[in-house]
Amino acid sequence: MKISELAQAAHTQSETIRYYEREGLLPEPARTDANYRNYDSSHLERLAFIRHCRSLDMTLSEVRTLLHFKDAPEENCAQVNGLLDAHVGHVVQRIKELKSLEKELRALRLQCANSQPAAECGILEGLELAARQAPSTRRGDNTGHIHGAHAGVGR
Amino acid sequence: MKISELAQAAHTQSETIRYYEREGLLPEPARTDANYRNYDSSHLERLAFIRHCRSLDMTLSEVRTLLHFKDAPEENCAQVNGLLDAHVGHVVQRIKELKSLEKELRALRLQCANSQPAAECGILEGLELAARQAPSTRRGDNTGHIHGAHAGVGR
DNA sequence: TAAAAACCCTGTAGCGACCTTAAGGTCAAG
DNA sequence: CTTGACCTTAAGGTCGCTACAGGGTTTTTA
Repeated sequence: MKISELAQAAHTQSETIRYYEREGLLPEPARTDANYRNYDSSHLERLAFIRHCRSLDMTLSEVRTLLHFKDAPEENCAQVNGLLDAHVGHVVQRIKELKSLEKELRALRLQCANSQPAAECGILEGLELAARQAPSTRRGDNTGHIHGAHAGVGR
Repeated sequence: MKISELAQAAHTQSETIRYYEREGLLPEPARTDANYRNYDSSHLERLAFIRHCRSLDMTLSEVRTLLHFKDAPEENCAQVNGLLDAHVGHVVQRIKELKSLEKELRALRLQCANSQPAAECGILEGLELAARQAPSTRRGDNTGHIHGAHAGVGR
């Protein structure tokens, strides 16, 4: 199958597939006479695996590690266990942060009932006040690799 | 005060301050004879505001909007209310996603007790299986701008 | 007083995971 | 035989910074 067919089957864009190939996550497929990429079911399987891992918010580097063990079934899989444990940790941590965030945002939202001159907007006042007080203690951000609050894996 | 003093006062890096200036979020400060940036307390206030908004996981574009209303106090602030509502929505949505993610990851983790050949690793098996079944339905990702699972604002 | 260390400047490139665009080659249908 | 839908590579853009490189200035120390 050609790239757009694979793309459709895996709910991915063709550009992303080429990107994974460049990154060494997908093996280079055979080519047709016209130099078109020619995929088979093994590519679909591997791509689905990658996309599923990505939907679990793993980084490509984490996915790379998992693929390595798929490619080397005789190796000990302890690292896979560790990777998952760490990843769950990141997710749990991020949930905690977002919950505290939600609380603060909701409190802020209550400070302005409706439309009025910005000078009296309770939200803007509240933000100013909080900025003055808090030394911006949130998100020390060292190892945990779970991103902000904005969407990730795309389409 | 010079840039490193402002940086220290706002728990920000000097490079980030210069970046905000380039982006038009911070006004250009006066310069000394030696062409050093020379800040005053109004810059600190504005920078603290920005950093606080960022710690609430707002994008710079959202912050820009809020700053606009701070600069135009006579305008109606309805858009500020809307922005906050949308942002809370993003955060709530992201928490939901991460919780379902956590559940799936924990279930996956239980499938492999410990170290063994990767060929028999329940985690890798589970991932393959899930990839085969699910059409990767997670994360439709249109407007919601809350990022993956990996850390954000960072210091 | 001079040298060394610590700061400042501008400009550019890099991160991750793609997405978009440009400029061209190939192929099936009308 | 032309149109339009696909394919190719290569380069540049996104976001929010961070990290140089290669210079100038200021402060500290010997």
